[in-house]
Amino acid sequence: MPRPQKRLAGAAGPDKKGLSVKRTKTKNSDETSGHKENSSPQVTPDLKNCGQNLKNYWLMKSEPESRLEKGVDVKFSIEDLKAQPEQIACWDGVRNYQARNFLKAMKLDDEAFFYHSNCKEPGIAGLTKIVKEAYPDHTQFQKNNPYYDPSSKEDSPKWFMVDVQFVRIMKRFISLAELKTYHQAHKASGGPLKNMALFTRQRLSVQSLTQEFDFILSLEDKEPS
DNA sequence: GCCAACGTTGGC
DNA sequence: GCCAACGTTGGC
Repeated sequence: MPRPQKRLAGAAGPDKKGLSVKRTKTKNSDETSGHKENSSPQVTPDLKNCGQNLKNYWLMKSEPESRLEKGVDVKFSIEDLKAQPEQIACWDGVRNYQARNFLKAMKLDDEAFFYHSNCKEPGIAGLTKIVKEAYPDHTQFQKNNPYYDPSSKEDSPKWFMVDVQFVRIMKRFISLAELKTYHQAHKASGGPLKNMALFTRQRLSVQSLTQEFDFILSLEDKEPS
């Protein structure tokens, strides 16, 4: 029943309405409202978020090349996100329980890599942030939507989505091949990518990152390996 | 387009 | 609750 009617690859389509824009009136360019605390992952022990909020980091897959699913093009690249109104889109179509649980765990301002999958050059293309926490994915109730799930009831939705906002394109594209090279090396050395879900849970379309995140950001300033 | 990996279904 | 059949993901 919850057969993955679509690719788990999030593919947040420019789905007609839907797209709640709301909050974050601040449009594009991250001026993330003047006060954001830790702009660097590093959080100096000085004030600010003394409380609750430590950011979480994620990786979300989407297909940047056209492909029809039940007659609907599921293409959704980082450029497509950037072109959305307010540069925000809802991440619909996730039909895998583990991925859904990660969506539900996402908090406002968490950051996520935008990963291009099922394409000529797979890899990390950009950075996004969560601007709306999990709410029911309306496409599960729409009969002719590729992600329709007849087993889900409106009064107890099975599938959820978040809204993500474009933050930036990566300074350079971080290819799957490069990440894999590090993953292999780190398995031996104990480095940060040794358990990266991209390789250990290869089909999971929404993944949680920890030490991988900063390491991958640091690759932007290095030569491609 | 092939096919390995792997999640889901459904008979028993 | 096991597990073979099946279907999808997604790299290559």
